[in-house]
Amino acid sequence: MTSDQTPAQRLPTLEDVAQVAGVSRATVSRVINNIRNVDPQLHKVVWDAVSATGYVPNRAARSLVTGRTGSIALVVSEAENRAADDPFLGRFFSDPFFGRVVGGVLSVLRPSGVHLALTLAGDEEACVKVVSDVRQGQVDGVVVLSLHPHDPLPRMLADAAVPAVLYGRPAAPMPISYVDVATYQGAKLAADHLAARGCQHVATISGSVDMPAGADRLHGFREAMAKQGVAYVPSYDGGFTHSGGERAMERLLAEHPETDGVFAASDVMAQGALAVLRDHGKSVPDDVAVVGFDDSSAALASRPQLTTVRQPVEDMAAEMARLLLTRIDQRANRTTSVIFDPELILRASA
Amino acid sequence: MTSDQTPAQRLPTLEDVAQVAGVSRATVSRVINNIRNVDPQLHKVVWDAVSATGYVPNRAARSLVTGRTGSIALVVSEAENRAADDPFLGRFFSDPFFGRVVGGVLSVLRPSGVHLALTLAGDEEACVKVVSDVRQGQVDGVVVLSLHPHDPLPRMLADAAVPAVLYGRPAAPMPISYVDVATYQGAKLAADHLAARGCQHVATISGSVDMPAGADRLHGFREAMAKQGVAYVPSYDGGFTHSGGERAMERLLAEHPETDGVFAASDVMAQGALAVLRDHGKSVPDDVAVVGFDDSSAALASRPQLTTVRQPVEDMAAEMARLLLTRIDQRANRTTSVIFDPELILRASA
DNA sequence: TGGAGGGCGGAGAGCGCTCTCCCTTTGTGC
DNA sequence: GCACAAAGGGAGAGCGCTCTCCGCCCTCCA
Repeated sequence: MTSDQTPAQRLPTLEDVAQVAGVSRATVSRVINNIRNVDPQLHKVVWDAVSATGYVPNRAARSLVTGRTGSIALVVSEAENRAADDPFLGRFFSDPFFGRVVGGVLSVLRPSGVHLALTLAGDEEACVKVVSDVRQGQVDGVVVLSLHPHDPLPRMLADAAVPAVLYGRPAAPMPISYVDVATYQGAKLAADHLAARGCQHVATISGSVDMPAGADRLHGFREAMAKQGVAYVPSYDGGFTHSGGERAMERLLAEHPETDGVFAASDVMAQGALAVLRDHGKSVPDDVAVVGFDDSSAALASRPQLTTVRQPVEDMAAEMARLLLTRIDQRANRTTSVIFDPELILRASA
Repeated sequence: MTSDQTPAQRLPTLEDVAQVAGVSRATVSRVINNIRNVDPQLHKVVWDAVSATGYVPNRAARSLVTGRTGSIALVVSEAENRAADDPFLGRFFSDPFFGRVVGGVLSVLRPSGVHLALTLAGDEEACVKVVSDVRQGQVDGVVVLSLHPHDPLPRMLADAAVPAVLYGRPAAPMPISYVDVATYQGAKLAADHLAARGCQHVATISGSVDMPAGADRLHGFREAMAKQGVAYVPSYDGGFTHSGGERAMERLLAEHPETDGVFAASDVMAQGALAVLRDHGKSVPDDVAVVGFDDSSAALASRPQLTTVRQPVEDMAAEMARLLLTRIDQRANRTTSVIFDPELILRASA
């Protein structure tokens, strides 16, 4: 059986296209990669040959010579040695957030034909693996969703000076690119809205303050309330969990029963707060107005639905991908950060 | 500048290892790939050389000659032209489910060094792309999470006779591999549990009956109740949504106020039912016992927490990966299905 | 009209690996 | 001691692509 007997099996190569177009392999390559000046007429001839043959470049061959794989990794890093069905990781995936990130990243990657390899980095060993993967050219770079303030991965990536972009500012300052939302501005949106509603006694349920998001949302909110002339804002730590939000709300009601406006640093905590308010016979938003943060699925699942501060997740994710591709392309290791504006989504709770 | 001046940049190749080990490239390759009989002594020498040089095989080069990419795609197929933040896709990611699937798949893929490329197939065009991607050797095969009963992707994959494994039986019979849970058995677990609790008036809130999961859970439940001597089980369609569950429960209470046991075909619907029961002053599980299905995050978020039927998602996902790898390895296109046993998770609601 | 220069296309050398072929060595039976 | 077999290891041909040279030809100017 000669190779010609199974033409359906063999995929067309550059050579085939070249033959059809009546030019050399090199020329076809130039056209495909849009390199140098190729006669526009030939250009068309070549593209016609490409579609006639149904040619698609072979990634492996291209990779071999360019030294790029044409794929980047999306690393979900928790570095806490958790099982896949652990509540924490569960909670992470428990949100349109992940899907929105993926959608945003892919929207940029798809047109350039770059693959997105999904990786879970559950412990330090896995983090080491991630770094060596990119050093060894298994992937060209990584976008990182780091879920934990003490996650060692960002530092390792920064030290290795490897193409990487984080979602969210790293917990400690380090030379690494990231995208983030203007948290202070988001907190201000919430503060101004509560003030505009006429809330006189505003409090906040904060997230873990060892996480940048937790600290910034708290400080930003306080600062904005201060600008509104409110010097003191009671705050209770809800640790970014549903039950933490419940507990914080309980304490808040006990110690500040006059409260008529609450800013929760995450929707999940806001949802917990809502449940407690309901148990206490408080009506939302009439007795107490509640504003969340994130615009997660919890915001829609809550009754009443949550007024909340939304991050432009898709845009941010897309920008991550763009930053990473640029970084890989230029082979320079400048770090960049891009900050996005949040948006107040008005629903029933405030 | 000669190439030797930047040794840190150049990654070690087979040739380097061969030189260190004092053998030929071919022998190193044989050892690495565990092929044919190589002298055990040489075996060790080679492996030592590998770790001495820090050699890692170049995927691209290997790919080029083997014709395999060493990566498979995880396709999240909805084929309904939805935006990334669409409630439906949101709902899909709104669950530990996705994370559990990824974890299960990766647990099998990681040891074999196979990459998992994430792909969203949002419309028919994207489905075509998926099929051609695997035909053109962009990926070796696909595991598919198909979210919609009218999704064209499974059919396209079956027709193309491409290595693919579905999560869940396809809506229409077709020659394609899949893993699934024994739905009838799961429904039976729920039925038997409600019966054992002493429920006298059992009803069910079904999912969309055009989906296999919806139809099977309903029929399985009815069948099991019939075996318990209950000839008639009222059923209301909740369409697998929270609000659908609410509406179904409302109707159920109106038309069958004597109901003291409910099997909801998904946790989300059960959660909706719980809210309605609460509004009607019914206590769960004392007045009405509720059993869900899936063991999703909703089961834990509900008050009371849901007794529910759990699928061994990680195991099923791992099996998907295993089936796919086998299929790719053997280049034969036999289709297989593997069915897993569900488990009743006892919590507070029943 | 001759020479220089620039644009355009071809030839061919690899990228790092696998795998087929073939040679060498060692073992075995008569 | 010889023929043969079997097994281990080496040589080398590509896999399909990019990219560096290099040469052709066409244009432009003197």
